[in-house]
Amino acid sequence: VSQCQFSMWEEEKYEDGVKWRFLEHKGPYFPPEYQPLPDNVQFYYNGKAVKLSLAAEEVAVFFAQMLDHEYTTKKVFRENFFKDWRKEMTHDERSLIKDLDKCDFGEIHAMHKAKVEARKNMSKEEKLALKEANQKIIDEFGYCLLDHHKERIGNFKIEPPGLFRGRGEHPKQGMLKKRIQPEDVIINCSKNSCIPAAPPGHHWKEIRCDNTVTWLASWTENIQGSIKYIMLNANSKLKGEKDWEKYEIARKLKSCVEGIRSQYHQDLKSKQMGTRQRAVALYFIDKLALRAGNEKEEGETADTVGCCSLRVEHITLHEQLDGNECVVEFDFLGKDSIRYYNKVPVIRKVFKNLKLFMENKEPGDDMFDRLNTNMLNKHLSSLMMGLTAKVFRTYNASITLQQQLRELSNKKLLSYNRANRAVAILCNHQRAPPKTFEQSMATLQAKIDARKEQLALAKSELKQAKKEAKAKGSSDPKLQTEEQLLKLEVQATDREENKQIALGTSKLNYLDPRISVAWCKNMEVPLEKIYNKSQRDKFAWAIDMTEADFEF
DNA sequence: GTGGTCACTTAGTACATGAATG
DNA sequence: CATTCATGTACTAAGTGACCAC
Repeated sequence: VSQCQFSMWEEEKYEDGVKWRFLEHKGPYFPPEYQPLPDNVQFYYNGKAVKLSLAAEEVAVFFAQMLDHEYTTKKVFRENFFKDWRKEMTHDERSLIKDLDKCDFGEIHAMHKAKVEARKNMSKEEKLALKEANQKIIDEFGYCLLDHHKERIGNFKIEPPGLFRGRGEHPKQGMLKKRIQPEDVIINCSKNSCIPAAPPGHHWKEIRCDNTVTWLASWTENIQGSIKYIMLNANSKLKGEKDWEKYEIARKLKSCVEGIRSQYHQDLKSKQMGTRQRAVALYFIDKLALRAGNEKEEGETADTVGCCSLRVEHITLHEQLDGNECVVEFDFLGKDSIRYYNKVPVIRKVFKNLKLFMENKEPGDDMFDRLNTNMLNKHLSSLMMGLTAKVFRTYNASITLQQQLRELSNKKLLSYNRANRAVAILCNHQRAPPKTFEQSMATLQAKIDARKEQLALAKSELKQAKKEAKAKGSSDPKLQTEEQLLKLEVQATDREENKQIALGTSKLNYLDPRISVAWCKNMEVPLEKIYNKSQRDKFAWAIDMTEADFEF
């Protein structure tokens, strides 16, 4: 390891579990108080103007602001919203307002749209003033002091109140996400630091000094009852160190993955049903980069699954399909309700086991009824220190990138994107096609057509020129046009292939940055082509330590 | 084992920003 | 210089997995 300006290597390690020695910060930043509606903007019930109480009005505004969005038409959303809204109403309001369909939020909605429009049309000076005001908030609340370092905080703002928007068919969509008060917030910092002051007239729920955790503040959110944290930015020393550790564990897996694979191939024949199920699950996790699949509380979240929580209904077995034998067809909703659809040929032992697991089961039954993530991870950690199901995702993503870059090493940047895309496909990282996709594809195509025409013209001119005088014969402009055309066509392919694929997630979370840094050095591609500023900050540790000969 | 709590990573999307273009 | 479009950032939901009490 060379001398690193990134000082994590130089500092002594703390004893087990201790994350810092000194932590000081200004506490979280709270969203502005609710501003009541002006008198000329009214809410109507059953055609009659009704002046709502402040609390009920605030919630009505949340709904009115979302009116253009599809989910305000969904039954579950509307019912949850209405139920929670009524809780905020006064007794009188509650006895009047009994039917959401009789509510008219039109004026509030129009006011909101006008506000958005006005913001867009602000003058340069106004925009600048706003920017400066924001910067002031970042300067005051956006940083903390952790040991010797001034560090950027990732999310120093308390989440504002609003209507909960879950992903997919979330049973709690539309519920009121309540305003967080200082009295709900726990502050974590050093005893001997300058303890942040609660906003005037308020106090914190608790001041804690726990240096075995990395969060600066926390509160409990009212929809799921889960804890929300304020934590450091990804470019902090603490996060960087953790990231480096993650990739080191994945590299350790590389050195023993063959042994683990032959082990679970053996286990496919085990007499213990639990062991067989574990082996098949591991086969999927390794081969297909499926997530572990923890159990979830029914009715609390959208119905999504991972490997261990797969149900019979998510898998179809085909003895023969498209010329392959033993094909498993997966169709389920994974994290964020993103669909996973894949037809995979598997080895016969796996196929036979799956058939066995599905015998005498209903579609809604668990595929792996003798297995859960806890057991799986216990087993994995006995095979290798620090090994869990998600390490396979990291390992397979990173090793795939490295292999792909080796195979495709001819065309530089395009091949990097290709390799990145191979990983994103493996990990099923999808996105909604951009709203302007068709449009932007069409403009690009128009450009390509224009170039083609230009090229055709250049060609005929060239012929002409050759006829007239063989001597001068420089085909430079034609070559240039050809090059530009090629570039455009590459761009078009790249964009088309990326339509529904999100590259960012794998780049940020799964691909060992040292692979990319080394590749850039070898290919003489500037790092800026691969990583933008914040990505370079996040991966500072890797940029600092990686030589061209790095191997994952 | 089970169930609950907690801390932390991973994830897609909405919105802001800034570069390219006319 | 204004508009358009691609890229970057903020936001916060939704996972993973450790640990603890019973």
